[in-house]
Amino acid sequence: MVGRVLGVLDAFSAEHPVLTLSELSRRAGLPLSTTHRLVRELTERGALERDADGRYRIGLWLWEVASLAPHGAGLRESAMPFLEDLYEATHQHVQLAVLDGSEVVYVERISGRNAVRIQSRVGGRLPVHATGVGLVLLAFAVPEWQERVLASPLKRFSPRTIASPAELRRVLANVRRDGYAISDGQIEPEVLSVAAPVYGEQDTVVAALSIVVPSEGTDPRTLVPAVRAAARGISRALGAPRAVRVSGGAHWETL
Amino acid sequence: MVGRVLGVLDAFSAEHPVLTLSELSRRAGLPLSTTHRLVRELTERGALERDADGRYRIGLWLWEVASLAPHGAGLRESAMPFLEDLYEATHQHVQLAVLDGSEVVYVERISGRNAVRIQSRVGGRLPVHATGVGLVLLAFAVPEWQERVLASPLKRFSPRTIASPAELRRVLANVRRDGYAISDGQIEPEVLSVAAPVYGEQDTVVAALSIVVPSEGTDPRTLVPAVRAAARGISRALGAPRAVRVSGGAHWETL
DNA sequence: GAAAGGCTTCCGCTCAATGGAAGCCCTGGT
DNA sequence: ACCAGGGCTTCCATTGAGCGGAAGCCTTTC
Repeated sequence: MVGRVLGVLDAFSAEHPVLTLSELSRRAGLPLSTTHRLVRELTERGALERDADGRYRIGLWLWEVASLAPHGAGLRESAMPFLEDLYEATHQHVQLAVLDGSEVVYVERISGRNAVRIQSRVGGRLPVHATGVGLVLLAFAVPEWQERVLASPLKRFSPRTIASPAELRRVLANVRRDGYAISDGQIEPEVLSVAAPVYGEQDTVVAALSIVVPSEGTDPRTLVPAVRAAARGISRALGAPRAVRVSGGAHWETL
Repeated sequence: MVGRVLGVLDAFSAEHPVLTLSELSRRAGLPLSTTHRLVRELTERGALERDADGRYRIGLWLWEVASLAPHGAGLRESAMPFLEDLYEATHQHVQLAVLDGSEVVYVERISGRNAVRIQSRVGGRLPVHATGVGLVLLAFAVPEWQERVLASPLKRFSPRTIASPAELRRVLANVRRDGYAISDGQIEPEVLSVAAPVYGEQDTVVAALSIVVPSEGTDPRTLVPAVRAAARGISRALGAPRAVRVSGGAHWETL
């Protein structure tokens, strides 16, 4: 029964954010009358809303509840000022993502009007191996998880996508060594991102911060200090011991 | 049954974003074993997550689904660049809110590190009569709804809260005449906000944009043009005819 | 007008949800 | 060490709430 309720919610997607009752029934694989009953209750409660054409969409109440997710208010609230700083310095896409399975989920993004077009969407997912934030999150994930991803097929999006386990393994080692990742043309040929890890209270990597710019005419290394500084700032705001320690001055972190 | 699932979700709040099973059971008013069963299914699906201490919180999957709400991705995506502009100009709180019942719901906010402390929270609510965005949203709501709010008790938060229907009625008329609202010290004595309406495709007010600053040393009227311009920009991005029409030059809107 | 598709409502049936109870574990107090 | 209280986890007999086929209405298209 819970599964059916959640199945109805799962019928919505970025491609289909608004659906008729029949579409919901088909996408959720439920009989029409069952769907109707569920949808009516969900709508009465505000989890779904119905527009003037009788179509359904996700409702405000559900969004309010979901805003309580740790990846919502907590992380976002702490990160926002630093995302701002980074955005002001560059006026390019600045985004924050977390790891879920073998994908990253974008939890915040600041984009300028004239920034390069990118594939990510707040609330959306992309594979971990093909994105800057993904490389960072994977590099600092538990080794078992890294091996799991390395043992899975790596989907190719462009000629420059990291598609072999050996190459990915090498890149991950570089990320750990350097403390940042550069992803160039892995999905969109003209798009490059520089990403750095965000640490939480337990000094584990809980998110990744990246900036996304046009590949053309950009030396990614000029962006690294700013991205890392902003990521450090967020880590400190999240209470990460390693990020606080640096201000002591004597003990520089060894990577 | 749907009610029970949603009741569990509704047990979470900004004050209690993380709950034990027993707390959930109590807050949702359900027997422990029922709660346990529901919570387990919700957790398996990712709607809830369980931390290392065995406590539950809202999960990433639910947040992803909820990001599809029109108040999430759609409005936010269009509004973000304009919120950015306004933030860059002022480095004070910039926020976007929508109307729900007699309350506003904050759907986006950009805050600086040194900005004045405010009561609102993304995903949170405040009464419509005591906030700048609320005054705007109410002033342009359907008259029936305005009357409904005017006929309800107006809670007082500070000596300057609008607490009489006559005063609120006058303020709303001023908002409609001027095209913006100023709310000064209605909740927090030292906090002032300037808000302007955001129009959607049907040329109805679908959201309100505001900037929140310290009352001290601020002439709110100096902020009005910037707030209104940003709100106009968002309206245009949302496809509001009236916001596009202005660029024709000949037909200035009459308020 | 006919057909197709999209809803809305009804109702007999049944099985999955229910919740009390038992049991285990942990913590704090004496 | 023992006890009490609280927090979970699991079990299972019961039953009523959920189920879904069917009927009917409405809208659109040909």
